[in-house]
Amino acid sequence: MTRKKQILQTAALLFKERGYSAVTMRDLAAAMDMKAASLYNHISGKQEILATLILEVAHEFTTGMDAVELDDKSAFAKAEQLILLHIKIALEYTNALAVLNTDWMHLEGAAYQEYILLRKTYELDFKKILQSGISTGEFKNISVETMLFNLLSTLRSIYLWIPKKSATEVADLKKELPQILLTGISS
Amino acid sequence: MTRKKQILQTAALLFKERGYSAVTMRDLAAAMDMKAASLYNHISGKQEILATLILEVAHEFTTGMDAVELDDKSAFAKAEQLILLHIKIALEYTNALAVLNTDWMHLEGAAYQEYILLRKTYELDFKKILQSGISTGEFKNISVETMLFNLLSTLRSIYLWIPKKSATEVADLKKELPQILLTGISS
DNA sequence: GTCTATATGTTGATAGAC
DNA sequence: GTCTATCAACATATAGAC
Repeated sequence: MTRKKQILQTAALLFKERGYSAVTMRDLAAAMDMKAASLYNHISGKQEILATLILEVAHEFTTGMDAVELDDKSAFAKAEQLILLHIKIALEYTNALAVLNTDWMHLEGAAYQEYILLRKTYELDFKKILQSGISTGEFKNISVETMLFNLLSTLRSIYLWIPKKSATEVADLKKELPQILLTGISS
Repeated sequence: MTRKKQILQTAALLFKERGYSAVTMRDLAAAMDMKAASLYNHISGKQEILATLILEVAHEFTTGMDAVELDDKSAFAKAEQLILLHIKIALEYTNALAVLNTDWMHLEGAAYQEYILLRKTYELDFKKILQSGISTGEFKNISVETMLFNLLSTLRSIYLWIPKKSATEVADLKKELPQILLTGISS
């Protein structure tokens, strides 16, 4: 792994735990066993770290959504696939996903604009799938907004849950979460 | 309203938008149309603001949970009451609730310890209710952990949704959210 | 209760030696 | 690629005049 990737990974962990603003370049350097000045040989500044971490994960979501949309499946199956996409990204990019969720508002300039656009597009695509499920009668006739709010609230929190759990429990989550989110908890 | 309460309210708004660490005492003073030094005639420091905001909301949750536990109702009805409790607190303490959710880890000393204890107790009480619902057959036999994770993920996000919505939409949420969370979105 | 002035430490980032 | 030394700006907080 390149030194730059190591820095990004360490930054993701620290940002996740204390938040972007509370982590200093000195903190990051110390965690890497080096001096703050040396970081600048690998990255242009603190903002570049934040933007790199967040936009990489954001693009993973977009790529995943594109794949789901291409599949010719029912709305229910598509929703299921999206739930699994969130779990997969939470497993693969746990820390960077936490940063995306909690520190996106500290992005500046073009990176901020890009993130906002990616998020808006993703949510719009998700809503279309839910709406088509209501039309086909697969889903209840509840406000699409409320439905998406509930789904995304849970999906966006998965990263908090994942690191505390064993592989078996993660397997349970993959099986139970689509069930809970789509068919509820009542008998 | 006392000057102190005005400061707390303004701080809650700023902390919600940019996070505790990114908001300076100068920012807060400017938003209050005063100088930073003057703030210290009303509060002992930045930490006191954070602790006051978070612990007040945390105690609201504890009080609400105590009331729900006293009621002699079904687990389903209790879960429904808790969902409404979260909506009520999100409406009444929108900004302070956001601060609790995103900046609790910046609490220091005794306030930190107190918050952690309150949260742990609340989650334990919530789990007991879910467990009793599984025992009575009201809820599916799914992992209580996963069930609570899903419920709290959504309930903890309500504050993000509330400020964007009209009174009618909030009324919809009160009606639809218990339904979605407890009985799912599938037909 | 608010101000100006200031103490004391920390911030992101750069220059230049090795 | 990493270091030491440093800068200019900004942080929380206090002292004391009005």
